[in-house]
Formats: sequence, structure tokens, C-alpha cells
Amino acid sequence: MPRPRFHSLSAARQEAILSAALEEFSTHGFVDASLNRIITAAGASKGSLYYYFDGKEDLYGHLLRVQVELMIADAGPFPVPANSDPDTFWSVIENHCVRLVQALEASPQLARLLRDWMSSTGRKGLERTQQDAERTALPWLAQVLAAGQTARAIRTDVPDALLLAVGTAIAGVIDYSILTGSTDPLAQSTAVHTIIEMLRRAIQP
Amino acid sequence: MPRPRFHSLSAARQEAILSAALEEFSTHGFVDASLNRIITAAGASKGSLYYYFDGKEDLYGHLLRVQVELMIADAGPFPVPANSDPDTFWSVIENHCVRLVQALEASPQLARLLRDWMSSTGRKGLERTQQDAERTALPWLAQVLAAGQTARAIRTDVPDALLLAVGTAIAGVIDYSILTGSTDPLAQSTAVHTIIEMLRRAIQP
DNA sequence: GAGATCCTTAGACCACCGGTCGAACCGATG
DNA sequence: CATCGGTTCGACCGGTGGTCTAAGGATCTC
Repeated sequence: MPRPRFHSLSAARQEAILSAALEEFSTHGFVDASLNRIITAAGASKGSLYYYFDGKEDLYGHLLRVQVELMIADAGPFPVPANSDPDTFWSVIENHCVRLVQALEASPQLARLLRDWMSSTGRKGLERTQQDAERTALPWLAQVLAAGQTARAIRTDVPDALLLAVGTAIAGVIDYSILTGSTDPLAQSTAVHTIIEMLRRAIQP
Repeated sequence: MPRPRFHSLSAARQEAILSAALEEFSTHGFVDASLNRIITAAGASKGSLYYYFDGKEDLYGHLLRVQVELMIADAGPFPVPANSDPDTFWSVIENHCVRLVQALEASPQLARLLRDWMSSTGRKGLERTQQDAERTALPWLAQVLAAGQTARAIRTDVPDALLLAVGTAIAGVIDYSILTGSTDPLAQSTAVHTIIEMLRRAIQP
């Protein structure tokens, strides 16, 4: 988390720093991003940046949080489908995936930022950010999983951790297919359909 | 590839360099590994190392190649199952996965090296190594895929690239489950069984 | 044996990295 | 006007991967 001071900075200055950071982190990834370039682009000095943030990871984590919140807001609410049947459960999942893909497609910068983030599990220097993300994402995922299981849409004969791992891996495949495939919305939604269908086969009862 | 000179170095000196590199790369990963530490540990100088290798990536790539070949040799031959029925196809796959997991379990250093390698798709400074790996792995994977399809063990209504992506993702789940799970061989082979069963559900016709 | 010609080695040096730190600046307050 | 705390700055630190030159050392020719 940035120091509270940061939020009492003028909106323009906050924007300058965050957009420079977004540009740098999304084009180079966390590891290869240069704080010095961010500082230069933002018209700030190193001392200032360290006055408002704990360091590189802190800046990255804050940027990530803000951007993900924007994306979630953009993709619309995700109603955890309670007491539904398997088909509607899976169609809700698929539908939300399509909306997320569209939101990502609308902002390639955010897409690259997230891609780098996703592919950096366990990387040194990102421990805090990953703990944070886990702490906010896991309860939500567990909720969805439980809903799927009461809807008899997800099997219960396999450890939850394994189901989550498979789900995360398949999410990566969606990203990969979007990254390497067509940008036509229709083609993308059928790709998502195909992949979610594979996920469903894998983890339905 | 290292310069040909490297191979005419005394075996002891080659060993010193490669084992220092293995130690460093497997404990810190490619990005955070330090060439200086490798040099010091190997009792060599920077000039020498650059005399035999193109740089960090070249050393890493060579080490990876050697280690993977050792592992493949250790896990035994993988007969691509031609003209079989679905059940035997999948049992051959599962069997080979179990053997690979055992080989990995036998050498934690190699396991960590491979884990770091797998999680660094698209990372800057590894482009050549990744191209190399792709060039050697893809034809083999395509062969297995085709064998599975003629055995009616793998569906044909989905692009091959997607099937490969799902397969790779599920392989990552195997690694994850081995990493976070029990070290008991029996538990591991049942975990592999469960995960391969999920893969089978996802990509069988 | 002397000299010349390589291959090999050592480590100083380069630009850059993330992070630290003390000095300077500046508006408000006494 | 002096002081004081919040803010800004950039020189500096130890480290990185990579470059380069000069010296060593073996081998060959005369």
C-alpha cells in the first residue's frame, strides 16, 4: 500500500505517476521495468517516489489493485449463481468470462499488465502483492466453487485446491487463446465457449 | 549454444561451471541468478565464462538442455502409442507422467530449475532458449497428439493449438500438486491419476 | 634456445539497476 | 524574521550483465 500521503497529492500528480507506471510495467513487466524511467516519465524524483511508496513492489501492487478494480467495474457485477442448475451455472460463468475478455480487449495495456502478473507466481520481490491478491481472491473463488457444487455443476470427489488449480490453469488458456487468436468478438466468444466447455467436462461431477 | 571450445575443456572444469550454474539457477531462478556468483563458485573469471558462452542465457540454455536430457533418460523411453485404444493410450500417458514425476522427485534441484523455466514464458532475455525448446518439443507433442487422435482418445473438433495449450496447463497443475502435496510416491501417483483423468475428460472426444 | 603466434585468462571498466540519505526548498506558524 | 515540518531533489551505494584490453602460457618455427 502506498503511504496515505500519496492520496492527498494533487490528482494530476497522482495520475502522472500512475500512468507512467502503467506504461512502464505493462510494456516491460515487473522485473524488467525501470523505476528510473517511471520517475523520468512522471517528472518526479527518486526521493519523491520513495516518499510516497515503499518501493517498486508497492507501486506495482497499488497500480495493479487500481487497474483490476477498474476492470471489474467495467465488466459489470458477477452474481454468484446460488441455487441454480448446472447449465445455468456454467452459462453464468461463461458469460462473465466473455465480459472479462471484452474488458481486457478494450485495454491492451491492462491485458499485458495482468498477463505479466499472472505469469509471475512466486517471483522474488512480489511476495506481498501475491499475498494480498490471494487474500482477496480466494474467498471469492471459494464462494463460486461452493455455489457450483451445490448446483451439482462441479464435482465434489476431488480436493478443492485441485479444482481451483485447474480452473486457474484454464483461465490462463483463455488468455493465451485470446492473445494468439483473432480479435473478432464473435470468434473470441466462441473460443471462450470451447475452453469453458473443456473446463466443465474436466470438473463437473 | 556454448562455443565449441567449451566441450574441449577438461571435464572437471566443465563440471565446475555447470554445477555452479545449476546450483545458482535452481535456487534463484533465471532472473535473480547472478553470473558473478556462478563465476566465483566455479573458480572462473568473467572473461573465461564469456569466452565459452555467449552470456547468461546461453549458459542457462545449455544447462537446461543437459539436465532435461538427463531427466528424459532417467524416466526411460516414451513409446508413442500407435494404433491403440483410448484406454491404453491414456494409461501410457499417465504412466509416463508418473515416471517423470518420480524422476523430478529424485532431483529437487532439477525440479526447481524446470519450475522456474516453465513459469517464465515470454520473459525477456530467454527468447532464444524458448525458441529452441519449442523447436524440439513441438514435433514430439504433435506426434503424441496425432497418435491420440487416431486412437480415438483425443477429440478432433478443437484446434490442435488449444489442445496443446490445455495439455501444457494441466501439466503445470501436476507440477503444482506435486510441489504442494505429499512426497509419498503412492499419493503422488494417485494425484497424477486424478489430474490426468481430468485432462482426459476435457480433451477426449 | 629465441622469437613469434596463437589460445586462454583475469579483472578493470561500463551503463544501469533498486534503494538510501542528507541537504535544500517552501509555506505556515509563532 | 526565525523556525519548523512536510516535501523534493539528486548524489551516492552496492549490485547487475556485459565489454574489452593486456598479460600469461603453450606451441610452433627458425
